[in-house]
Amino acid sequence: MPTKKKPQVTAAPARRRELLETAAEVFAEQGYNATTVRKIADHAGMLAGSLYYHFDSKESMLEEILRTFLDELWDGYDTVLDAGLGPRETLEALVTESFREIDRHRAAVAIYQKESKQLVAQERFGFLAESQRRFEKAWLATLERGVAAHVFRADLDVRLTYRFVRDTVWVAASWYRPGGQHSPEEIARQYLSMVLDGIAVRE
Amino acid sequence: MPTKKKPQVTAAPARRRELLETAAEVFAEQGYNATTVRKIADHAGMLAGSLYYHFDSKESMLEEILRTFLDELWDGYDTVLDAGLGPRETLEALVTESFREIDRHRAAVAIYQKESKQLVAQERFGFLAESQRRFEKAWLATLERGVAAHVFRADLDVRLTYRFVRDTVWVAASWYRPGGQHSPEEIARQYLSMVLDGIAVRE
DNA sequence: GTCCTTCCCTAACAAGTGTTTGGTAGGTTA
DNA sequence: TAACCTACCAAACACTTGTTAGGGAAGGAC
Repeated sequence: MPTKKKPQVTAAPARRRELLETAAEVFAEQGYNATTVRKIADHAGMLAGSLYYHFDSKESMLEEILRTFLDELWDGYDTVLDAGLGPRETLEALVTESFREIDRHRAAVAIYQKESKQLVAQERFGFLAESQRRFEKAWLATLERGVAAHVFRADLDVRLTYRFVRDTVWVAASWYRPGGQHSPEEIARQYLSMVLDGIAVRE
Repeated sequence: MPTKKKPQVTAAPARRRELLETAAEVFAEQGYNATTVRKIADHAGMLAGSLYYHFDSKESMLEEILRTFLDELWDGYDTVLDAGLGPRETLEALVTESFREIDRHRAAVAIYQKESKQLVAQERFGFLAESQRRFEKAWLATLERGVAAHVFRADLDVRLTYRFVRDTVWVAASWYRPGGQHSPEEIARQYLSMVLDGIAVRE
C-alpha cells in the first residue's frame, strides 16, 4: 500500500484557501517569525495541531502564499509585456497593474516586502530570486527602451531609476487599505503623474 | 545598602556602543524576532549571558538603538527646519539630510523600517509614534507651503505626495551600502531630480 | 447497519528561547 | 598584600516554539 494520501498534494480545496488567507493576514500584520502557529489557529478558530492536517509545516504555508501571489502577478505582467506597447505606455501599464495586485494581494505583498530578503537565501524560496531577476530585467528593458526613444530622460542613472520606481510602487502596500477612498487606478494615476512629471510646478 | 549599581544606568561606555552596533547589524540583517541573543553574542565574541552585564534585556537593546538613531535624526531635521528656507529648499535639504542619516545609521534605519509598525503598539516604544507625528507634520507643512507658494503642483493629493516622498527616501536603506559608488549627496541629487522634475522628457 | 473519509482535538515531544545566578580571571586602587 | 571593580564564563531556569501521534465525531457510500 502506498503512503497515505494527504490533502496537501491534491488541488487546493476551499478550506485550504481560507486558512491560507487568514495565515497571510496574520503574517502580514505581525511578521512571519513573530507569528506562531497557535496564533494562526486562533484566528481560524481551531487548535495549532489541526493546521497540520492541511499543511505540513508553517514554512510551506508561507511558500504557498508567496507562490500564489507571484503566479498571479506574472500573469498580469506578461500580458502587459506581450502587448507590444511603447515604453511609456508599458511603464504606465506595469505601474497600474502593480497597484491592482496590491489591491488583490495586500497581505502577500506586505509579507513579500518584509521577508523576501531573508528568504531568498534558502533554496526552498529560490523562486523568489528568479522572480526578482525577471522583474528587474523587464523594468530595465522598458526604461532603456524609453531612454533610447527619447521619452525618458537620459541624464539619470537607469539602475537608480529602476529602484526608485520599483520601491515607490510596492511600499504602498504598507499603508494601502482596500476599500479606502482611492481606487488602485486612481492611486496609480497620481503616482504616475509624480514619477513622470515630478511634483514641482513647471515654468 | 542600595541595589547594586548596574552599568546600564551610567553614561554609555565604549564597549556598550560596540555591542549595540553589532546588535543593530544582526537585527537589520536577520530581523529582530529572528535574531537570538546567542547570535548577537556570537558576533560579539562572547556568550549569551554576558550580554546581560551590559543590557537588561534584548528589547532594551532595540530601544536604545532606535532612540539613538531618532535623536540624531531630529538634530539634523531641526537644524533644517529652523533655517528659514523656502519650501523647495527645505524639501531638498530634508531629503539630503535623510540620505546622510541612512549613510550613518544604515542598520538602525533598516530596523526602523521593518519593525516600527509592530513596535508602536507597545507603550515602551511610544516615542516612535511621537516621532512619526512630528515627521508627518513637518513634511506636510513643507508641502503645503510649497503649494501655496506655487512651487509645488496644486493638483496632487498632498497626503499621497507626502507618503510618496517619505517612502521613496527611506526604502533606499534596504539596498544602500555605505562606500558604494554613489555618495549620499549624489543619490539625494538624483532622487530630488526625479521627484521634482519627473523621469519623462519635457517637450 | 458497516466502512471510510474528512476534519478536527487532546496531549505530548524535543529543540530553542530570553534570562538569571554564582563564580572567576585580571587589572586597579588603597 | 588586601580589597575591589570590570567584564566575562558556565550552567542552569522556565517558557515558548513547531511538530507529531493517536483518537474521535460527523456524514456520505455501500
